[in-house]
Amino acid sequence: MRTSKKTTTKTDPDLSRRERQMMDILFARGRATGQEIQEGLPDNPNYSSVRTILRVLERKGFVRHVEEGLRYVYEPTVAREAASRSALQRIIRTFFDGSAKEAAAALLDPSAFHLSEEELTELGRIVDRAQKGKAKTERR
Amino acid sequence: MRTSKKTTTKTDPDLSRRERQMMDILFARGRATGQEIQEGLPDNPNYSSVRTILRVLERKGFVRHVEEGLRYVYEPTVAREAASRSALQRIIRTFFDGSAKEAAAALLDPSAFHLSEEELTELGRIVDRAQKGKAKTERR
DNA sequence: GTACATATGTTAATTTTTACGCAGGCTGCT
DNA sequence: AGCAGCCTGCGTAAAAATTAACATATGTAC
Repeated sequence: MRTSKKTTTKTDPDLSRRERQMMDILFARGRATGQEIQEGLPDNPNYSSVRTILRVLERKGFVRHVEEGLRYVYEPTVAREAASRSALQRIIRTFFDGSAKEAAAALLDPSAFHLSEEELTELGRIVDRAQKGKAKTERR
Repeated sequence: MRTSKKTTTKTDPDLSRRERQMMDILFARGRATGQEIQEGLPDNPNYSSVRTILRVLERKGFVRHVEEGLRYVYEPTVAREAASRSALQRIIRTFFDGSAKEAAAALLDPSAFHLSEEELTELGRIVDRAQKGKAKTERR
């Protein structure tokens, strides 16, 4: 029996397949109507089905809706950034032995992901900045 | 419309909740016995349940087993690296508007992930190297 | 050899997820 | 007013996932 109460942490990705797909769409778009979500889903589910699951997600506290004109516009209850952190954290744990650095290195692999020269330059700057901050912390 | 037969690409995360949890454990550990997987799972599922799903995953082609002594040891059929790439890709799409650079930058945020000075130095080197490679490519 | 512990495979039952039809409400148009 | 078009909520049913009971095989210790 699943822990009876389970205070779902809102960033917890312990969702069913469809629920996860729908959350992904919501995070990717920020907010979306039922129809938009439906269009983004694979296997062309019926609109009713989408609505059902939206209601489930809402009951579980993962999304909220705002009435906008005639219809509801849905959005995640958790900030995209927080969700992304927790998603990255999971990937770090699963694929990179807990090392954020290895994960970052993977993203820098040119054979896997595209980074323009400008982007690389900027990342270089970010690394420098992080190092400076680190040094400062170390020093005190 | 997703092709009706769905030739699952082996890195496709279109798995049920338990299947996904189990794959995560397998990727994190590299290989594991049914018992080890069971122990890693939330909600203490019955061992039989674990085995059932392992067989499902095997039939679907996501894992294979090797008989080792008495028991089976399972491992993903896809290299961890390939799987990590596809997981990162999904995160990039979902949370970072398709920008690998933004994802990398998120990993470099000291308030979110810990990176030692050494790690930062190494990442700096990796960035430099990527830039060099880029320049070379550009030039030809 | 017998009993025990540990594995696996099969199968069936339960629970969860997903799907969808239908009713009702609101809007805008004729 | 009456109708068409959308939208939401609800109830039910189908499908999928999950669980677990049971049967069987094999190695180990006594």
